[in-house]
Amino acid sequence: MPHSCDHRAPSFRRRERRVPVSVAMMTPQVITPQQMQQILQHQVLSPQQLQLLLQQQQALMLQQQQLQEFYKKQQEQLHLQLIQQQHGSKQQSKEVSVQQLAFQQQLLQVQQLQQQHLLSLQRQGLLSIQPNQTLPLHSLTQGMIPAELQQLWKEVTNSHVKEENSVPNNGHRGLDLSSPSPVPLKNHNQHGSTNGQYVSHSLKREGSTLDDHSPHSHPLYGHGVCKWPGCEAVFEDFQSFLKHLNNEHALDDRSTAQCRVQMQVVQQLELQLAKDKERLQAMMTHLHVKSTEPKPAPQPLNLVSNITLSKTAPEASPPLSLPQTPTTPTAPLTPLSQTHSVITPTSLHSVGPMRRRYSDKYNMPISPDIVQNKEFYMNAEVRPPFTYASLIRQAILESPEKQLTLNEIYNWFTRMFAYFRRNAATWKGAVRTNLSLHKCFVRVEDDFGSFWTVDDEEFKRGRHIQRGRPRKHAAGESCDELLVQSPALVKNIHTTLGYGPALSAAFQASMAENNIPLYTTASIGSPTLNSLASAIREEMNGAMDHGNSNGSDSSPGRSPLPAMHHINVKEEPLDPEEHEGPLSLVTTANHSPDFDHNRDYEDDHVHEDML
DNA sequence: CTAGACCTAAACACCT
DNA sequence: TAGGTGTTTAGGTCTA
Repeated sequence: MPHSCDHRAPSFRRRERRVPVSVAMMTPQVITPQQMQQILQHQVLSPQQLQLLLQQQQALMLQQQQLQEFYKKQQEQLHLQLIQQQHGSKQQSKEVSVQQLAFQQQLLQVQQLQQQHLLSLQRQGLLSIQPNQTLPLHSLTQGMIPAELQQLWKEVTNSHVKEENSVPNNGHRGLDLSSPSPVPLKNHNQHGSTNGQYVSHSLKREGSTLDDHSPHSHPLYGHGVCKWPGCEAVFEDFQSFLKHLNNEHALDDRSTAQCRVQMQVVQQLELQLAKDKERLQAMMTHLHVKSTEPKPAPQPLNLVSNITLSKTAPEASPPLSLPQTPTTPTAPLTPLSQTHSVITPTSLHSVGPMRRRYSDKYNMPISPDIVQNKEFYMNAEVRPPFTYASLIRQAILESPEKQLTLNEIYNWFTRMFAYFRRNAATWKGAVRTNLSLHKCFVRVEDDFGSFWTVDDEEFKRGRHIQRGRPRKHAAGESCDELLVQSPALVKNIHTTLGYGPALSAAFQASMAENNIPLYTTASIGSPTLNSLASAIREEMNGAMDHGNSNGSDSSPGRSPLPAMHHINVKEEPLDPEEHEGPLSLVTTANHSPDFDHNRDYEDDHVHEDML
């Protein structure tokens, strides 16, 4: 199948290659220090560029550390504030929760950018780390850094080690890092490169051992594959790899060009990171100001017992405590698996199938999560951990009239999830398949086209259209024959039913979901969390959905008034079971003629934002 | 190990 | 005719 996307190998993705956090050791290097000097002098790779690269790497790490530090503090402050405000102003508390969420998202976004950066470096073989690892600073120095680069690095990071600056630096100074390196670096530069070899672990953190070095590890070698950009040659043993490295990736125009390309990649990432960093800074500043405002006297509160109490009385008004434990200060507000609820760089299932989705087996509402992480999903190409069915349902329920055309559903996907701005053919096909396959999606057809609604009761039942029945239109068979075989597949119902009495169970269920969304049978486990999520969702809907309130995928001009149209609904197969549930025929056809497919401008807008 | 849920691809029909 | 929409099936992965 000529399908180039990465959807085909989920297991492979999940079993992500684990590159050991080892460093390259004693790798024969074709570039001698003299050659390196030459390179620098001839500006093949200008020292400024290399320096910049190093600078960027270090800045990233510093930034991450600072962020984490600050985030920790901020969390504590916010947590305290929440507790204090809990018995004071509900509204305020919710507000803080929302701010906290937004802040979390921003932080996570920055972290993701950092991860991208590092992943990119790793992909290019310039870095040998686990992509989802919290990086110690010294791991950034594990790449192939010849002596000259090490010197530059030293200048950047080790300003306090003055006595070691004996190697000429070619005048490439002028680094202006606001923060000194938090990690003292052991300097091994003097013998870092001998006989065309180098010791890439020379900048390891002081006190670290060599235990994490495996004798045959190399940042450009992993799992028997050369990781030089665009190479991927396979080698059975390390020695042949080294040979290959020296022969194929020696210092030449191509290698330097590839290096330059990588630098550009890094710079682009840096630019993006800078933007988000700015936003984050503004948010942090804002929150910090708030946190210093006078607040009511602290009111110690046992959150755990609060949650426990709430569990016994789920119907009680939702307490606004954050269901956080000291060990998980960033615990998500979603009631589901803690490992997935908060998006962290380590929990990013950035690509892959929607396995372990929310809201499928237990029919959990996914709206809180979507809302919480809206910004994130909109900007990060991360596959949302929801099934297509859940997403489609969400799209439909978000629309004012709880109905969307297929194209509007598409648009919702692309607008809400950066992930769905790629591989359109794949996921659109999946959307159509799901619409057809799930009983909960009801197609309604009027004179002006068709649109989809959702029968929430059916959604909670989670049933699919029965499989294995004869195909509606098998090749070589006439439609008439097939209709005889499967008479209940599609049936046109021409009706002129009125508006009020025909309000379907599907719509009612949909509306009910909006009002009492979180106390479904599925929320038995943590009603408090659900309550909180509900509150958060309310808040977030108000605070963040402005841009989307009129951006619903339903047609702007669609009339809410009833219409007398021909209705064409998907009818359930003849199944005794079917009659136990609410009627799932949707007969309201309040679908105005001017629905259009002109909402793509929104997608374009999003695309601009993405870049 | 198995059943079921889910995802992806593809074939096909119908419609505009 | 091409493209969009809708239906159905096959086969794969993954989890309970």
